Amino acid sequence: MRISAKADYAVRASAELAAATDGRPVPAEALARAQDVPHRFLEAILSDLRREGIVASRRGANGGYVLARPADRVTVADVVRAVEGPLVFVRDARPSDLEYTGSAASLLHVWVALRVNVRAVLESVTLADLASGTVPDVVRDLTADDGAWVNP
Amino acid sequence: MRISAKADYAVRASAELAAATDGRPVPAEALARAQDVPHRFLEAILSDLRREGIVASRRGANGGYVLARPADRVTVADVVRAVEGPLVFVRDARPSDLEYTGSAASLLHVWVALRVNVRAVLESVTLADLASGTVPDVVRDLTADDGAWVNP
DNA sequence: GAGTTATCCTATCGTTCCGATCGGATTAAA
DNA sequence: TTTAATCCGATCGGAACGATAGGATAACTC
Repeated sequence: MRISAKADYAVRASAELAAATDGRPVPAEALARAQDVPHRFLEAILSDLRREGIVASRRGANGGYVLARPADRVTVADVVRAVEGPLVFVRDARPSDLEYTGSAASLLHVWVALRVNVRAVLESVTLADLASGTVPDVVRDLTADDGAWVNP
Repeated sequence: MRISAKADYAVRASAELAAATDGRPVPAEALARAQDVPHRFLEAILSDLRREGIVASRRGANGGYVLARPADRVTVADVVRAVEGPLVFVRDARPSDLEYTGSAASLLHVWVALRVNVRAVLESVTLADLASGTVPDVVRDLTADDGAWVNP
């Protein structure tokens, strides 16, 4: 269950955009420097985000990127989906499309529950949250316990 | 966030093993047929599971595989970790090892919360649960809502 | 219009992972 | 000795991943 570099970069760049208060477009290179991401690579990612309606772009001098929607209306899940596709999938199929037999029958419930819990986190956090440096209560509560920060 | 075929197969084969009540080892081929998985591929997977201490094996006639621990002491998370590594990782690093700056600072909390929620599901389900066709309350509750079963 | 600043598009590249298969060595029971 | 299994290492085609490059296009400034 990995979050790709692409998704990570995409969220970070979007957060940076959300933090740019004045309405002026931010060039890809400025975002790349702010988040220390290869700027050619980031450009490709921003292209995806534009195609998916997360950001809007303006070309030429004084050009760059802007969020296509208000920052509090774009969730981390939106951004991840834009570059990675469905949040959770098993063997390239969505959980709901799987069929299990025999002793694995209830495994389907497990994957569906997993997706619910993933959504609960990623859909609760907006780019406005990230830009303001705060996190919603759900996230705060989940990370409150020390065990949350410990590796396996 | 994908669950690989390998992990899916691994969990299904383990569940099948948990369902084999008599203590006799089950040959890889029987597991493969029961769960409709390429049996040469499954053999490689079972090899991983053995190295990770999830299953034990016996060679020769009447050989096959057995769970190394009681079925109610092996979780789905254990099996997934055995074949895929850490449950959640971002850009090949564990969340706790990441560093974020600027507007992405609180993104770390998001990934950690994500991992907590993933663990909450996968560590709650044991192979005994799967074998008996039941799911723990956590999973039942999460999948109770209709929205859980709907795609994006 | 010339120069400059950007996005945009397409192509490529090397590496790794993924899903899967094969041949043969080894072990154990009948 | 035969038969039934695991075990080990190699290989394979294809896809994905992370990243880079060249040039076309657009828009603003002077």
